[in-house]
Amino acid sequence: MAPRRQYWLLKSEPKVFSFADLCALPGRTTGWDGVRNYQARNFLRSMRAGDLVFFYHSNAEPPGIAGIAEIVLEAHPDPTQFDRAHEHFDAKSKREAPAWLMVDLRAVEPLPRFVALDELRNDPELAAMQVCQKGSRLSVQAVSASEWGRVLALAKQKVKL
DNA sequence: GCCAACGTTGGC
DNA sequence: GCCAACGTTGGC
Repeated sequence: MAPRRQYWLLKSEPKVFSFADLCALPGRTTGWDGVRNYQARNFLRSMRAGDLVFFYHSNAEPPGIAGIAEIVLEAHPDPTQFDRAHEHFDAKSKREAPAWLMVDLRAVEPLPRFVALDELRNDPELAAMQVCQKGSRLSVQAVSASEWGRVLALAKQKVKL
């Protein structure tokens, strides 16, 4: 039996790399390198091809979910950890036991409309969603199937006035 | 730009 | 193994 599709949330600062930037790349695909947090790394390791991802804009005005992407290549070593000249170089990581992983992901489509963090937080059904919690800094988060569906439902609604 | 939250580092 | 100091994230 095929494993159930999983859902995730990835953060990116749109001034650095936005969902539109991903859509503009050849193949709408990029390698998600630079993750240097163990909990986030473990989530990357759990990702499977075909899993879907909310592309979240952090450090933005407003912060929120911009689009949907799909995992196209499962976890593999992040080459930037071995690149002495790279800002994410990690002298402690060994080639025979890479500490850091990356996945490749492809843009699927933007949400019908941007859903701001403020709106996520105001929705009682999303009270437990990790990104809604105060001080939620993790850049790779798991999203439940019900949270996924609820965010999509919000994105299909008009903004409440 | 401020600062709360929280992960990491390192002295002991 | 504790925990203070420090660095980073990210909302505001």
